[in-house]
Amino acid sequence: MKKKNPLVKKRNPEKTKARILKYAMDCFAHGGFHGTNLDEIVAKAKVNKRMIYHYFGGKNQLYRAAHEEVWNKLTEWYGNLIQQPRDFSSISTTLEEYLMLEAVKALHDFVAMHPLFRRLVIWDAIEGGKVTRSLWREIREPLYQHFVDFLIATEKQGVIPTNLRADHLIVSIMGIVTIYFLYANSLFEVFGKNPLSQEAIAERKEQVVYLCQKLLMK
Amino acid sequence: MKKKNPLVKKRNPEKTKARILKYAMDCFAHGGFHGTNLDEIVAKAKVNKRMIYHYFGGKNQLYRAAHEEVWNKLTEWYGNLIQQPRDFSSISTTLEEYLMLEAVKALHDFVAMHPLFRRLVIWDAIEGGKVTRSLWREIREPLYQHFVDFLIATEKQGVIPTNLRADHLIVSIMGIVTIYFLYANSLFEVFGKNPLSQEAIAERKEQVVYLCQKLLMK
DNA sequence: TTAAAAAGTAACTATCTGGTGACTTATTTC
DNA sequence: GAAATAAGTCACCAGATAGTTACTTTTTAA
Repeated sequence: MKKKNPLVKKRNPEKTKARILKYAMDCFAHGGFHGTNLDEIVAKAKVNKRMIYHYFGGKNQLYRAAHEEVWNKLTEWYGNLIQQPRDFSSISTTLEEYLMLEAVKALHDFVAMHPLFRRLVIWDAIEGGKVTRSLWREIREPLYQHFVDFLIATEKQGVIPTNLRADHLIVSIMGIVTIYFLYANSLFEVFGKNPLSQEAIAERKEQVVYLCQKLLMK
Repeated sequence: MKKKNPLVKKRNPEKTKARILKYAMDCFAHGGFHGTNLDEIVAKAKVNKRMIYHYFGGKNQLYRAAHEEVWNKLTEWYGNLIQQPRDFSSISTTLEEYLMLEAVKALHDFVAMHPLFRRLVIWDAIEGGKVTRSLWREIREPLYQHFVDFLIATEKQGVIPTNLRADHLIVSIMGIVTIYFLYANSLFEVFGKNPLSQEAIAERKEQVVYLCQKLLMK
């Protein structure tokens, strides 16, 4: 049996790597790629800077890993949504419109509950979209396409008003949902209260659903 | 009469200052505050770095000056819009709805034609909103309030559907208009063509107007 | 048990970058 | 035309920062 030396530091590669990634996400979400320095991550994660290169290869790859993480979360989120049992007997609208609004609600909830996602996506968009573009095929494209396919299918059944293109509608819904959080800091003075409080977010959700209902009207 | 020495460098304070500001706007719009270094601006504007401190005081003040510039452009834009002569005899909707849609069109056009505006605003939002918040009172607040007042006034006349709050509507319209340009890089693959081409932007405008008409429906 | 691989540390380097002091040159003012 | 002021130049600093080299220690596999 090995003698346990209390001074010996236990090693835990997975946890170390996970800890780096966690704080990297925090930092990158806060300051973007250029606004984050590795020393900051290192200090928070309590690891040696060399470990970033050991586990990820460098700042670029670590940044990419952070993005993969949040996009995977969204994929999971929608996966769970689809598998959720539903009672269709009580809905008053068409099935398609009902599902459409459910998807909008789920998007709002996800965005509301995942500040890291919001910020990382915006950061990448404004910093050139390199990471998102390279992730498109593997993560974003299927998600988006799934949504588009659904809408195009329902379009034939008359859910989407004529003259309205499904791709533009989706982009617009994304805009309605995300804009609120993007400008949350500035909107403080407009709405007169903290736009990120539970009540304010719930209120926003109501308005968003109401707006999207309108968009789907004939 | 003074003898003209061809080696003597002519001085032109206004032009020098304007040149610094111009390239500063380019650089800040491209890389944000942290992603821009003064040497870059200096190289493009062909001035000595010391001049930035001479004319503006430092990086922070230069950044703020860039923001003031683009917000002033928007104020001018809406000022011109209001003063434009209009023929109200041929409109088929209510005056309020007509004006509302004109305001949306003007917003879309402005955003489409001012990439520096779009990017600077987003940069500030993501980098903490410091500059925008401090500009709010003097530039943004009047603009926004003007818009809100107009909508609240029309709300009483039944233009805005009940249950829909004017402030949320405006934020949502901003979202619909701006999201397209924010994600233009990523949307390339979705729309199958350059989202920033003249045709694509015109097409988008049509869709946006159509969407906003829907939002205003009872 | 031992040798190889993986995990972790410390100190360092090359470079960049916002900002400054001391200076020269043109323009304005009196 | 002389003094004062504004415009512009040059060389430099202090601190930060991504990335590296060379090393030690723990874990794993044979």
